[in-house]
Formats: sequence, structure tokens, C-alpha cells
Amino acid sequence: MTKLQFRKWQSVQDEVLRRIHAREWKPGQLIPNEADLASDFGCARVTVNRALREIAEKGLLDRRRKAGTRVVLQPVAKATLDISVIRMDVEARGQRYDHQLIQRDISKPPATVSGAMRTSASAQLLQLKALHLADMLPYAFEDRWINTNIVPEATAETFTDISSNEWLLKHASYTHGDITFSAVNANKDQAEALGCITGAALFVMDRITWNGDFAVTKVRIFFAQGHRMQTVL
Amino acid sequence: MTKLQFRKWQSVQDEVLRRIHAREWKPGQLIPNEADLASDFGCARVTVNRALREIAEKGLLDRRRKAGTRVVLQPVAKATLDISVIRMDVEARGQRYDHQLIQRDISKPPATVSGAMRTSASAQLLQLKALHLADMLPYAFEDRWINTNIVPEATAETFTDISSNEWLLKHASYTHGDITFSAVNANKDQAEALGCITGAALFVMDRITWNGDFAVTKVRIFFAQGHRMQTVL
DNA sequence: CAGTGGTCTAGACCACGAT
DNA sequence: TCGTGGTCTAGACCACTGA
Repeated sequence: MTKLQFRKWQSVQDEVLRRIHAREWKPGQLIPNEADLASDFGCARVTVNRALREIAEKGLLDRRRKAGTRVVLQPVAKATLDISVIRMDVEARGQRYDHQLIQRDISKPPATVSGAMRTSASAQLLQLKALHLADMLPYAFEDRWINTNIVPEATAETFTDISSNEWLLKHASYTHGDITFSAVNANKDQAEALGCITGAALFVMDRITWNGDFAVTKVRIFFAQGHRMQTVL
Repeated sequence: MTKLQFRKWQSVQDEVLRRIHAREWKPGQLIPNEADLASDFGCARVTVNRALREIAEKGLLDRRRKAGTRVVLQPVAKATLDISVIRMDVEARGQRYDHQLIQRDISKPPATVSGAMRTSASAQLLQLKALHLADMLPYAFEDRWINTNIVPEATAETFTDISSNEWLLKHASYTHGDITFSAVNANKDQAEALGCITGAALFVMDRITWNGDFAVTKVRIFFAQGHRMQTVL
């Protein structure tokens, strides 16, 4: 009905994906070069290039100059995770978001933290512990360290009205981050904060955010029991 | 020294990212349109377009026709996970990979499985349980159901010489998949297989792979205690 | 060396959507 | 309505790298 958007490169991409999925082009097989495909599809070579490039970025094709383009034997699936502010996650579920500041200290972090953040062993950092709530029930427990050398304004902020995550997005910029997901058994403090039994399996996200070579913040988030993180291939 | 690759679009992208990170272009701010940037950078508009398009896909820019391009207020970080065959993960860590088939049955799955796979409630599926080993130590325990209506050849395969994952990649194609990550306390069977105590927190990946509207396979993988999944922003 | 993909350009038309 | 981004083209040159 509605023709909507003549994205020729996308129809080329769809057709190529169809041929791969239908095994018309088998794993390991060389496919025609860009110029031939362009005349087959009746479009410019650049259009074919864009279609194939995106498929190669997804990991389904292996492209090499002179050698041509092949269907990969064992595709490495690329799943994309959207890591947003926790408030957004909660509100996207149609729930009411609240947060409680549990602790706020300036102190010398344990060696594991200063090591991971590459701060000097004697440096004082700002530590925050907070609870995120969805519909008044515990959603996640957060343990964060902020590098006040990089973000000195943080020492003047109470973090009672705004979560540290959102405050940092407004006041600090970053260039990249490292994320790790794991599972841990809840200790007494975490169990108490999240309202579960000690030893319950918790889904954990660790994140260190960098601005160039300097760590801006390190945060460990313990999600309430039963939390799931979903994505698609 | 080596100039290597004149990718003008990438130098444009680097410069734009620098301006965003340096807050020269602040969150929420409108940046110059493509034509102006092109003349500023001394390149074609298409080159600017490619540079900005990729940044927008990463979630740092919001682009709208007529309205122009803005730096987003709260960037939603996109993290990409590479989901490969477990053997590859193990070997990438420099460890020896082995696997053991623990169970192989054709039976009617529980309602949760047939429901998730959208197979008829009375359909028989092939169930496999297997252990993945790294340097002879348990790495992950896998519980899999295969839809033999979609992949009938599976009924003739023993899965003793090749893991089900790699066999499926060779013999079945898929169009998309759903993935969920969570944490669970190990039950007695899982604890025994993985060599941990009952109740240990395990990192779990659930995956359903589809070919069009039909589920090819559903797998639940319990990783050994302490497993971490890493990525970057 | 030569074939293939990677990139760039100038110009063009179009889809969208803010105003 | 009309400014902006989205896409397409034909042609060109270049960077790789397999043979």
C-alpha cells in the first residue's frame, strides 16, 4: 500500500540476507563482486557497498580486497544492549520511579577500587550508596565511587533529589566505558536493601566510565532478584 | 609516520566526537547543518553525512529532517555483545575446550518451553544436556531443546563429537533470536555438574533462535560460578 | 601485478516534518 | 511550505592483498 521510503540499499540488503538465510549463498561461499551485484540489482556500486558493509558489520559476511566477499562459516552474533539511566528503564515498564540515598562519604577506597579506576592509592573519592525503587519496591542497589578530581562539583551535590547517574550525565562527559555483567550471592547488606534473603542470586552490572585516561566513576549495581536483561540478535 | 588510509569521513567523525566530548557542542544544542559542516571540513556533504550517521546510530546525536542535528541530552549507551560459540570463547582465553553430552532424549517439553517456542503442546522435541569444559574444568552447563520439525536431521545426530551449538550453525539457519541474561541460584543438578555448591549464584543466558516464525532451538546456559561477561561502551 | 573493496566527489531528487 | 537530512548516481582514484 504505502510505498514509503525508497531505500534501495535496504532492499538490496534484504535480498542478500534472504539469499544467505535460504542458503542460496552457503557459508564459506564467495559471492559475486560489487560491480556484478550492482548491475544485477540495477543500482550503483556504492549502493551495493552500503548494503554489504552493514551486513559485514553484523558479522555475517567477510569482506576482503582482492579476495572478495564470503559468507562467514560461524557467524558471531552481535547483540546490542541499550544501557540507559535506571529511571528510564523503570518508567519504560510503566512503573513509578523513586530513589533513596543511603550513604554519602568521602573516603579512601579499597585497593580494588583505586586499582580499577587507576587513581592514586591515597586519593579520596566520593562514595555513594543508593536504592532505586520501582512502584515503591526495591529495583536495584547501587554502590558508586566518583573521582572528585575529575568532577569536583560533585562534592557540593547532595544527590538526594537526583540520582548520581543522571547528575553525572549532566555534569561530566566521558569518552568510553567498560562494562561487566555477572552474578553474585547477596550479602547481608544487599539482601536487606533489596528485600531478599541472604545468598539470593543477584544480577550485577559493573561499569567504569572514562574521560580519556581518567576514570570518572565506578559503579556496581545489584538488581533485585529475578531481574532480566533482554536483547535480540 | 605511516599516513595509512585517508578516511576523511573518520577524521570528520573524530573531530565531531571531540567537540561533543569537549562540550564545545553542548547537550541539547543544535549543530551546523551538513552543508555548512561540509564546507567547513572541506569535503562533500555525503562524507559528513556518513560521519554523523554513525554517531547518531551510537546514540550521541539526534537527527531530524528540517529540524537539524542535536547533541542528545541523555545518551543511551549502546553496548555490543559478541555472542559466539562457547568453544571460541574458551579457546580465546587460551584454554583447551572439551564437551560432554550428559543426556539426550526425545520427549514432550514442559509448557514453559513449548510456550516460549510456540510449538504445539503435544509436540515432541529433542532435549540435550551437555557440559562445556575449559582446561578440563566445568565452564558452562547447557540445557537445550531442538525443534525436530524444523531440523529433522538432528534426530540422527548423536552430538557426542560436536557441540549442539556448532552442529546447528552448520545445519540450520536462523533469521533472528531473543536473548535474556539473568542470575539464578544453582539447584542440585547444576551444582553437581558445575562443581559448585547448591545455591551458588550462576550467570545464565537464555536464547531462543527463530527461523521466520518457527523456533529452531531454545537453550539455557548456566555458566560456572564467577563467570563474567564483558563489553565496552 | 591486477582484481576487489574502500572511499570520495558533485550534483541531483526526494521524504520528512517543523513552523 | 521549504529547510534539512536521506538516498542515489556515475565516475574516479586509491588501498589493500591474493595469486
